[in-house]
Amino acid sequence: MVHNHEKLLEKVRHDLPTDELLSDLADLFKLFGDSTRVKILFALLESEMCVCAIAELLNMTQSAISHQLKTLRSANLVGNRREGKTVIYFLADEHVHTILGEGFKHLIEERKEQNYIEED
Amino acid sequence: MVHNHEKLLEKVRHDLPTDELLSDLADLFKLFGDSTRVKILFALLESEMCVCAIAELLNMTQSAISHQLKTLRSANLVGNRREGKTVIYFLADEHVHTILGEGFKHLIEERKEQNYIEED
DNA sequence: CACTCATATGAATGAGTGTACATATGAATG
DNA sequence: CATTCATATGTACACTCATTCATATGAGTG
Repeated sequence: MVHNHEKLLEKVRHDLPTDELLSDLADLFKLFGDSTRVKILFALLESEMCVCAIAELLNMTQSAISHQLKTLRSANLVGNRREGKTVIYFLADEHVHTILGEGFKHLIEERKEQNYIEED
Repeated sequence: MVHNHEKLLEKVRHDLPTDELLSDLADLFKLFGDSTRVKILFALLESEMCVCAIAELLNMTQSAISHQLKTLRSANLVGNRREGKTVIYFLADEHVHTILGEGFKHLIEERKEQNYIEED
């Protein structure tokens, strides 16, 4: 169909990671694509915390937080340990910090640029 | 409710970015949380391309690609220019490269660790 | 200016998912 | 061992969103 891009596509196809890897990458970013989960991760960046502390911090149901922690845990982004009746959650991966940081930097710098435009 | 974390929460609340910023951050990552969009971005990382080339590369409808490009464009992650009848899309932001790269690194290193575990 | 090619867009559909509610598990306490 | 506190989990519902289909726009071409 359409016009010819075989030469270009051949090259790009060659250098492109597999579909499976790219899908897994999307699934990874999907974890960061929810405001509740991002807030949880940022909170844990400051300090490890028990479930009810996170719930109180975010002003959300314990159930909602617990479900999200389960999601984050099955992706190995957070870990937990029991201490008596409470369960303490913490960041399990130093990459979380880097990934969040890069996204954050992007946002900040984008806003700077927008301000420059507005000021012109 | 529950047990007391006021001292901890006070500290964490103080250092935490605003809800608005964290929500925007989640929205940013949401863009990377779809395999079609990730594939498009990776493709554009290799070379700028017209819409139908991307569609052919991903073996998807032109319409689907066009819709996703619109999404990426309104987030300023890609830009485009007309050349006659075709429209060429390209990455508009160097951060895209970094963010994708960090996610990629995480995946790769996670797989290395899993292999070590399996080999033990 | 009819026709074709490349892209964009609007509406509809279907799949995925975040949250609330109810309830279960599990640990301490007396 | 009954009770309470902290957390986990199953289900249902509402909502978001990616894709498809049909159609519109827009640029070349003869």
